Amino acid sequence: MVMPRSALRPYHHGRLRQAVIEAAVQEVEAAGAGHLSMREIARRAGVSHAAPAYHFGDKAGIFTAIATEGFRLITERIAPVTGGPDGFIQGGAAYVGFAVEHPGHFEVMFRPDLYRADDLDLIAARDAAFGVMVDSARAAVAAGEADDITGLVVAGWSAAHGFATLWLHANLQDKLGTDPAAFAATFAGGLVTLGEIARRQQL
Amino acid sequence: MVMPRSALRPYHHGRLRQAVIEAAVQEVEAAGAGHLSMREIARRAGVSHAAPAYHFGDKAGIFTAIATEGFRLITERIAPVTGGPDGFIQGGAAYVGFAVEHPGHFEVMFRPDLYRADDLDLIAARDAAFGVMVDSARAAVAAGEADDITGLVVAGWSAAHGFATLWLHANLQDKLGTDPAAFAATFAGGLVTLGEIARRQQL
DNA sequence: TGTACATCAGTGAACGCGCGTTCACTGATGTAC
DNA sequence: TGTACATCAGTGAACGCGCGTTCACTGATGTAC
Repeated sequence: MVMPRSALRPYHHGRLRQAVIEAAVQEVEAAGAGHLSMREIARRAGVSHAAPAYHFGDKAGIFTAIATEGFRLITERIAPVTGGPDGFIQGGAAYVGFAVEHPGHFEVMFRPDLYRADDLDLIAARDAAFGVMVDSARAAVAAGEADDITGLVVAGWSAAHGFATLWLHANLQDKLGTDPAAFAATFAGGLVTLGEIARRQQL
Repeated sequence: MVMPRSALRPYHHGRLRQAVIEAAVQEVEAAGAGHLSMREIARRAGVSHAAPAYHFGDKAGIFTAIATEGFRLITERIAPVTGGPDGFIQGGAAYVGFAVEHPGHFEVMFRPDLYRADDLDLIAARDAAFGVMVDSARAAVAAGEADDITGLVVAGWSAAHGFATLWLHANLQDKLGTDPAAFAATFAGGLVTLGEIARRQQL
């Protein structure tokens, strides 16, 4: 597996597959998933326009690879912080952090119309990520019932996912400050208030 | 403003502008915002392919019209239910209801890269919708401080927006039941638990 | 170690297609007198 | 009420372009003997 470093581009790229994925992610971040074209990806990756098709078949193949990589990355990001007693909250913060730092992956992951949702690797990666969330919620409610766990997973996931997408798409940056710590406190306070309102409502 | 009802299509459509918007929304719901083409919209609307360009200039013009209409519709939907003491929760439910019933509008509204974000009508419609949310949050916290209101708006908006997008894009239907009332209770319980966890965290 | 051959990775020219845009035109409506 | 003309709403043919796909090919690597 020698990697030639000559001035001339070697005929065999060596890691073309990964280069295509990276170029596609950059392209999604720059122009959105809708404007993605195989030729533009190839141009950005510096390879012939037929190369992406050789490795991935078509656009859905590239999106499938991006989504799979995204679910693996978010699992790696979240799993380590869900250990402690405040693991569920930390996991939510890590979820948002991933979305902000990998907006291209994040956008593709939640647009299943773009990729092959029946791909086995993709399903395994997605289920693993989901499993981390459920385990963390289970630890947080401890002696709770199954219904509580489902509710907490969906509520927590919704809050984290909603904040991430609003931050990325709704110009939330203009309305909120740029200090993450200060904002996290405000957001946590809002969750407390929201919980109180929901409990009042339930009675 | 007579509307001719002859068997032959009249040369003047009469409401072509609205027909184009409706066709575009249907197309977004069927194929996603990324695959939208002016010719396909025209085909679906049953008009010549040059007609949409005549009224809207380009694709961004159509998306701008859809987003503006969407912000007006969601305001009409939410405003009436935010009056009572449980107005903020009802508003959130209405928000989700709008997203599920108008997925095409909803998708476009939160993809500002697709439309002209500096359009005056659009900004007015968006700000009006945002104003309803803020007023509702202010009423919910009653004697609270400005910081509380911001936190509650962002937390509540995130929860509603996140759930709506996950429902539309993450195959949440498979994991949760189809009974809205039963699920609303589970979700509300999750919000209560999440609030308790967040408060514990804050101490 | 050398040689022959199969396989793999990537190229680049060629194709047909749907797209957005332009433009001269047509059919209908509104308005001035 | 009638007529002439301007304006508006919408058409359809034509254009050039970038796209995805195909395919014969090339350069490099791996393997059998």
